[in-house]
Amino acid sequence: MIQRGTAEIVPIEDLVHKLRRSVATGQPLRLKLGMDPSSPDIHLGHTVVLQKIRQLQDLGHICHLIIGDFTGRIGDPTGKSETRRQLTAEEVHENARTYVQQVLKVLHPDRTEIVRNADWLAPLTFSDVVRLASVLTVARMLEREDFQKRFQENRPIHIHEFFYPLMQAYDSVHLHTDIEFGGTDQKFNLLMGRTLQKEFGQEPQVAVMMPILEGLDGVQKMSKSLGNYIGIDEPPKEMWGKVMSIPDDLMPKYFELLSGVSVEELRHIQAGLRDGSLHPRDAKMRLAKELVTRFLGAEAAAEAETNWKAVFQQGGLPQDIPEVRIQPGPRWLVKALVELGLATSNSEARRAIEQGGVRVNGERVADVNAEVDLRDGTVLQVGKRRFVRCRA
RNA sequence: GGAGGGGUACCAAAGUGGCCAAAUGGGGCGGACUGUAAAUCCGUUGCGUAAUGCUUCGUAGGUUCGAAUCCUACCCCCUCCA
Repeated sequence: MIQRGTAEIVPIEDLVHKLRRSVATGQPLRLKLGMDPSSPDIHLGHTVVLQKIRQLQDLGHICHLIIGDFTGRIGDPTGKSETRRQLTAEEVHENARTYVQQVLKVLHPDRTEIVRNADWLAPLTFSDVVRLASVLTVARMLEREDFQKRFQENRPIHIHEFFYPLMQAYDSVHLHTDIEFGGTDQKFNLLMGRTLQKEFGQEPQVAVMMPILEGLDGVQKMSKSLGNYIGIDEPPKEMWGKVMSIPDDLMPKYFELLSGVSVEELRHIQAGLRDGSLHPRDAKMRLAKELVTRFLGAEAAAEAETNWKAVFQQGGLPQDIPEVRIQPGPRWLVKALVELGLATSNSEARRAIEQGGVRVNGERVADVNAEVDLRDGTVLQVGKRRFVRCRA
């Protein structure tokens, strides 16, 4: 059960040992998850790890959720986003608040302890840091894939980036962590925790790594900055729609990592997808229903489902179209689109019309010079999914 | 401290006096096909009721009939040597 859906557990024997001992002594294990407070929303990619932790919590173990308010100042080195904006204390605080609220939709509220690593990292003195750093060698640091890559390609690696894994590892020392969770991309950091804990005479933590969930594009990992994510706080219709737009190939993985269905059921679904007896679209609908229900409630799910079917299977209008107040009367269509926020500039509006993407009350209008008489209830549409209803 | 390379549109990357509002690829957007999937194809991607129009190529000046392209100063980034 614990292994289901995981990518790798290092080392598995230690995990077994820790679990056994916990059962014997009644002493819960100390789990740890660090989160980056740079953005306030969590998405399905995060929930993969969170759900795993939840399982352990349901067995009585406790989790420290670390708000990386100190490590966030550096940012986990990815090589990509080299310059990361420094967040102000207020921003971090604000992000953390919504973060926690969302995270607790998945984690067990009573067995989750929220901590901030600035509490123990900020007071460290330079000599403390030097002592920490002396444990490691540059060669060891360069084992890390992205460092190695950048080193070989002669791209810059900043010294302070080396401190990120170190700090994360020190979090484990400070919290006496038994098991740390993360994505497979966290492997180096998680193992660093073991190294440092040993250095401090502690029993090393177990690293549990979960697969990385690809986002809507089906290729890159789900992340806010790539804009390919499904947030757990999104409007039901949004969430439903996004699930439906996931590439088919990802369905087996999505079910495995996100769905709560039983193992037999999971196998059944995956087999169905493979041999074609289960239409990918139906699999997605099922997943969409499960996810929207879990995060937003059954009612929201039902509504989202009805809406989706109406709009996309029957090609109708969504039930609740955004409404915009207008001054009724005729005007140039191009201007109307801009006024209603369906285009950001006249040029863009003009293009949309020329390309046949604009409909007024369901009628396609392809004449750039067209006039529209906006009245209460007039519906304008650009593309397949952007609608606005006028309100006088 | 020394030497060299570079800053171009959302991103990457060409262009090195006029043919440049700026190749090409990615991304985005619109259309076709579909299942709001993928793949594919077509169109489009600064602004502008469009005009031999306006504003864009790190910043500020200058040369020129004319500059992303030449000159000067400044800012920023990277690499190598020490």
